[in-house]
Amino acid sequence: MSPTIKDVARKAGVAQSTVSLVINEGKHISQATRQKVLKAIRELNYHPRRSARVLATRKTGNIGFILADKYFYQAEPFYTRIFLGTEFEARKHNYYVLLTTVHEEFNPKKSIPRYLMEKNVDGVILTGKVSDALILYIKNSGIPVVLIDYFPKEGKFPSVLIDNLQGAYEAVVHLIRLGHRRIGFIGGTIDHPSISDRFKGYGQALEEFGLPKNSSLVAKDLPDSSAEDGYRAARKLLKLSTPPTALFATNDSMAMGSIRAAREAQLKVPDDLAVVGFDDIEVATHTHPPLTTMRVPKEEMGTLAVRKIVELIDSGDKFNEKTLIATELIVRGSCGATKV
Amino acid sequence: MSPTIKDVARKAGVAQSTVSLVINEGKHISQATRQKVLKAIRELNYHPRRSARVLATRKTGNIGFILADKYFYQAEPFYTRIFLGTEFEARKHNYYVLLTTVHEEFNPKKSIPRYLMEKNVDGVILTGKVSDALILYIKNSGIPVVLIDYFPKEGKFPSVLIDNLQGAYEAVVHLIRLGHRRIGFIGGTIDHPSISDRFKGYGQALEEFGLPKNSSLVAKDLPDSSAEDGYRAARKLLKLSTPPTALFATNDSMAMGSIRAAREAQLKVPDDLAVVGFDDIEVATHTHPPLTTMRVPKEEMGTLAVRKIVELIDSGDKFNEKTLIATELIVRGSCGATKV
DNA sequence: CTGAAAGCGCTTACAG
DNA sequence: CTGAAAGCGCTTACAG
Repeated sequence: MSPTIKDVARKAGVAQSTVSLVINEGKHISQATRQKVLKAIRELNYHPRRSARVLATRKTGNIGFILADKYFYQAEPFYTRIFLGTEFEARKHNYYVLLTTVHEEFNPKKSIPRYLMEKNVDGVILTGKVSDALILYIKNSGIPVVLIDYFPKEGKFPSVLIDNLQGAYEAVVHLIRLGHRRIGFIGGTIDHPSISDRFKGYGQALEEFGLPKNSSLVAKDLPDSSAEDGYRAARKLLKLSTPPTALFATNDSMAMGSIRAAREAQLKVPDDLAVVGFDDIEVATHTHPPLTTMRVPKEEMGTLAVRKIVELIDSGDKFNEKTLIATELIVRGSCGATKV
Repeated sequence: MSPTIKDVARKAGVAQSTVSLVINEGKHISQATRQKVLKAIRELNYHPRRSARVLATRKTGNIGFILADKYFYQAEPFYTRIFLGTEFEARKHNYYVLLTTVHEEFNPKKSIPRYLMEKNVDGVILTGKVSDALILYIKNSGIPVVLIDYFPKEGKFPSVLIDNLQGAYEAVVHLIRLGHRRIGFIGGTIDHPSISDRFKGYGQALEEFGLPKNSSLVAKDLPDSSAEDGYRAARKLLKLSTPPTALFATNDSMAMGSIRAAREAQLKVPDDLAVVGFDDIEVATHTHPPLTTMRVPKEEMGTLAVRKIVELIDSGDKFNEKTLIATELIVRGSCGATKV
C-alpha cells in the first residue's frame, strides 16, 4: 500500500493535521516543521489520495467538458484542440478535465453526463453547439458553466467566443481589396450564431465598400457545414449566368468542397475563382492550392475557458462575461494574393 | 445539499447498509425492502457520491488514457476516434476515462500523469507510440495496462493492435492484381512496429507474386509520417529513370502527399500512378481522386481495449494477450480499380 | 434478511 | 504554532 498522511506524520514526528497544513500551504507553520514534513513526504514518495481530499473538501477537482458527438467525428481537429487547451491549463490549476460527448437533441435520460448526476465536477465547459435545454439544465443546477464557441439565443452565460463578425469582415475585405466585386457566401446552418455573425461580417464588408448585396450569391443554411455541402453550394453558384469570382466559406471544409467544385467546372483557383475559408484546420494546407483562411486560436480558447471557470468556482461569482477572441488572416494560395 | 445515503435510509425506514446493498445489487435483500429503498431513491433523486464510494472501495472508477501529444495535433482524427470508442464503452462499465497527453521522450518529472501519482486510476490505456520507459514504469507500478496500436520491442503486454501485416499485404496484392509490377513503398518511422509490419506485408505480397524487391522503390524512415514527408518521398521516387506505377503509403496523410507530388509531376492519378493508403481517415474521401485505403476500425479498438482493461481490473489476472484487429480494403478512385 | 459500527484518507474548526 | 477529534459519504465485515 502506498503511504498515507498518517505515515508522513509519524515519520516527521508531527500531527496529521500539520502535514495537511504543509501540503495545502496553510500559514502558521514554522520553517523547521515544514522542512521536516517536506522531507518525510519526499522520502516516502507520498502523494495525497485525491478521493479522500475530495470527500473532505466537497470539491471534486474535476471540470466537465461537453461536446456534441457529431463534432468529434468530424475530420477537423477543431474542438479536440480546444479540449487540449483546456487539459493543459487545467493541469496548472490541478483540475482534471472529464470529456464527454452528448447527442445534439436534449434527452434528460441520456444527455445528462454521469458526472453531473454523481456530483463529480465543480464546473462544466460546454463546447460548440449543444442543446440549449442542456445548457439551461446545468446552469439551473447551480454549477458554474462556461460556453465555448456557442451562445444560445436566450439567456446569459460566461463564454469564450470567436470574434466571428470581425473575422468574416476581414476575410471579405481581403477579397475586395484583391479586386473582387462578385463575392459569394457559403455558410452552414444559420441558426448557429457563429455562422450568422459571419454572414453579418460578410454583409458589412460589402456595404462598406459599396458593393451590391446579391442574394443569388448567398448559399446559406447548408445542413452539415461539410465539405460535401460546400461542394454542392459552390456548384450551384458557379452555374449562375454571371458567377462569383470569389467565395467566402464560413469554414474550411466547405471551402475545400468549393475548390473541388471549381476544379470540376474547369475553373482554376485562384485565377478563375478565389476562395477564402475560416478556422484554419490542418488539412487547409494540403489542398491544392493551399487555403487562405481565418485562423482561430483553438488552444487559446480552451485555456481562457479554464481560467474563467476556475475563477467562477473559486470566487462563487455569477458573472456572465463574453470573451471575444480575434482571428487572424492566413494568406495562402487560394485567394490569389500570392502566386502559387 | 443533495441527498445522501442517510436520507434514503431514513426515508425508507431501513439501515444505511441496506440501502448500500440495494444499490450495489447485493444479494439477500427481500423484494419488499428493495422496493421501498428504490422508491426512496427515486423520490429523493439520490445518486451515490462517487468520491465517497471511491474512498470506501479503494477503486477509483477511472481509467487513464495516455496519448503522445504529437498525435493530438495531427489532422487525422485517428486516435481521438479510438478515444471516443473507449469513452462509450467505459460508460457501460461505469468508468470515467481520463485523457492525458505526454511528450514522446520519457521524463519522470513531467511524463508521469498526475492520476498515477495520485492513485486516481484503476488501469491505464496507452495509445500509439509512447516512450517504452513510461510503459514499463506504469506496468511496474502494478497497475493494469493495455496498449493500443503500439508494442515495444521488448516485454509482454495486453494489447489491441491492427493486423498491419495482413492489411498491408492485402493493399499491395490489390495493386498487383490491377496489373502493377513496380510498386513503391512509402513508410514512416520504421522503428514503429506498425510501420515495419506494413513493410513486411508489402514484401510478402511482392514475394508471393514473384515480383522483384527493388530497394530503390522503397522510401522508409520518414521522420513524421506526414503529408509533407509523403510528398517529398513520392517526388523522389517519381524522378527515377523507371519510376513506380503504383505507390503503397503506410498512412493516408503520406498517400495524400504522394498524390500532390504526382500532380506536380504532371502525372494523373490513378492512370499514371495508382495510390493506396492506410487508416481511412475522413479527409481521404476529399482528395482528388478519393483515396483507396485500408480502413482501420478505430472505435472498435477503443471498445476492445476498455473491455480488456476492465477484465484485468476485475479479475486481477496478468494475462498478456494480443488482440489483432483486421483492416478492410476501401476501394475509391486513387487505385484505378474503379473509374472516376 | 437487516442493523450497528468501523474504516477508507483526507481537511478543518477548535483547543491549547 | 501544533495536536486531538470530528466529519465528509460511502462500503463491508460482523452480529444478530
